[in-house]
Amino acid sequence: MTSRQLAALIGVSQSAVSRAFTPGSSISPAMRERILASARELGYQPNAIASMLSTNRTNIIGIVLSDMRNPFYPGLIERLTQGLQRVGRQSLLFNVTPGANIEEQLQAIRQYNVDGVIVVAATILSEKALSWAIEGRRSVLVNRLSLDRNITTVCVDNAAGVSAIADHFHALGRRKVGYVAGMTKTLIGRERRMAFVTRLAELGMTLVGSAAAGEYSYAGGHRAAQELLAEGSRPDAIFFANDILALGGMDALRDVAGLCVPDDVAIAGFDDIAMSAWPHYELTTFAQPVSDIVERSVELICNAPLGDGDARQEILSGRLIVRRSTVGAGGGPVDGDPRQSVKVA
Amino acid sequence: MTSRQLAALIGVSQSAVSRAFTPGSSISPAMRERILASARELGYQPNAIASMLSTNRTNIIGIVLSDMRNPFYPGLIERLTQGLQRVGRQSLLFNVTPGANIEEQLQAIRQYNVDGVIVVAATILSEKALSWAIEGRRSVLVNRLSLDRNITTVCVDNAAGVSAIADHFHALGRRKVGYVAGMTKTLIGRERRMAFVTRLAELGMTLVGSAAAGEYSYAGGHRAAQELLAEGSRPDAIFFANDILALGGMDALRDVAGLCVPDDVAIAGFDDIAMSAWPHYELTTFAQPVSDIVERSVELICNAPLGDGDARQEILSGRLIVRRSTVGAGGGPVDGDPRQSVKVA
DNA sequence: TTGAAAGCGCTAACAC
DNA sequence: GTGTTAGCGCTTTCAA
Repeated sequence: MTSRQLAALIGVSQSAVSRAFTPGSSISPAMRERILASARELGYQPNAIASMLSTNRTNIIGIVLSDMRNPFYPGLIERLTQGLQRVGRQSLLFNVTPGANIEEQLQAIRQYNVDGVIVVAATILSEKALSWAIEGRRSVLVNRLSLDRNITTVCVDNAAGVSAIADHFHALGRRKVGYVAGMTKTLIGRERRMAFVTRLAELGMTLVGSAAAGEYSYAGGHRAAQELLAEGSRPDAIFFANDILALGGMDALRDVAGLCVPDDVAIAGFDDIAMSAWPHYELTTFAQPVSDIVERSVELICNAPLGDGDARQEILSGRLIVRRSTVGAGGGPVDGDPRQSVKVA
Repeated sequence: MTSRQLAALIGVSQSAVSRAFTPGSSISPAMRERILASARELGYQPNAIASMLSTNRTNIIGIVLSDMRNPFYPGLIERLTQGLQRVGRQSLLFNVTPGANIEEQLQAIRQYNVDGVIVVAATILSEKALSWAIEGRRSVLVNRLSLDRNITTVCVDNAAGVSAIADHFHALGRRKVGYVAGMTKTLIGRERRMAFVTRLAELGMTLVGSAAAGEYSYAGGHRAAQELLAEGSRPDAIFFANDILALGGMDALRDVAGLCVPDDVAIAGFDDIAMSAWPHYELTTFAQPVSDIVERSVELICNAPLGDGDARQEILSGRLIVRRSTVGAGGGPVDGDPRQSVKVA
């Protein structure tokens, strides 16, 4: 049923029907109520496609993502789409895969004329492909940085996070520290490493070894942890660039190297994914402020000014979650409750 | 830039431009090439919205899902959207949450006039809300059954899967079996339980205890496993309705009950999520044929006939993956390789 | 406040 | 094979 048909049935003009469904339009309450009532009764709903064509707005936000296998992302995506739904937006999903032609995959962003693009693809996507895809529309990079200050980003405070981990290692008396990176070429990868190393130096601790997994995966962490030990270094604490790496690494250190966590080596990660709280791991980690990330991203993608030079780089506070992978059972700063949480600005 | 503008620039009619972008349309190769070349040069791309309005086709598939937290789903969703992208379709995501008004959330399916709906929401969504949302368009339920034979479903062979688990337990000499259900009210939940119990009976094994987690989660499995033991039953094998339950259950059996897996109790799950292969778990499970599920779903959502009575219920074969949670290290039917895989029709 | 009318950018039926 | 024309179902002027 179209607005014209409904209008004919109840004897008003087609534009009256349109107005009834347009908040703030110039229509009398009585007219609106009458139209909405008949619409409900007859099952009329405005056709969003036609409305898009007229208004040049789609209420659709494109979500570009690359690695659903990192367990941190599904939860984020879920809450992001729910957040968008709450403000009347729909989510069009773009999974960019390494193999295929990425520009081709992103064509649809332009053809479908999405109102905005939220990019959660930490990896893969080049700045060039990205800026082509989002040209002329609102965009927010989540957990990804850009050298282009005209691009809006929403990101946890990486520097504060890794510093909190370094401080925590220090407070535990650990001095010989290892670092396992994920992807070393991304800006975030570099930022985390840089800030961590800097803080270690400030604290007078030594970086005795490091390795790069090349990808954020359990298998990558498993591999990299062994590489780190194979170098001959014997760290008493290892920081992994994210949780899924840390879980793989922890298993390798225990099962392959026969080390005891945290007695021989303390382990920490970054993100706070669900599995990090599982009893076999009890991973100390720096939790991403997912709610804040979602809230800010939704706000910015809907309301940010479109002009150049108005981009913002938002840095959100995370939280250190201390668990047994660094403090063990009963000992250290934690006793009754194995968990402790410290907000980091 | 619009097709009319492009047409004016190169001195052809607007419909020629449209034809150039329409495969199989009646246009000379020369004309098409000329138009496509100028389009490329001038950066013209057809406006998908306008095309939707004319053709009444959107090339958008709605994906309805509810529990992204079960690690089985992110991977499925990822491959599903990629499969759809490959055939030129886009994925509009609908996250249905327990709290909110579901019909309201699904309105957009109708307003945006999606070509089809793939429902991966094992839970929550009532048959009524569902049939309202998908009324008049193609739909495929993935891993969800329906009593309505007019609805197309794509599902792993649950009966064969749980039977394979029962057979496996039997072959290992286990006779006192426990069962942990997820949601007991869903059709799949019932089917798995029913088929499992039936097969146990055929094999002369006893169901010594069962429990229901109420949700498919690690915490649910952890809780339910303890409930099962609290009943006083002492099973020598437990089948969990899916992997994430099994992982939680396994940790509870080891850490809380102090049992040894698989010596005291063998554990099996269903799905084969990534974590089931992790060394701490090495969970025996029945693997879902994700590639087949994706392939069939994409095919059906694009090409299935629309008429009533043409719905199909496709049952796909899974595969039993035997790991140490049932056969232990070195012993049993598996020695060198801790894995063994058996295709089940 | 309401109705009439002109598009939004495309597709498709129709004439040539 | 190509151009002309009439919509697709809305939104948004413009008059009344």
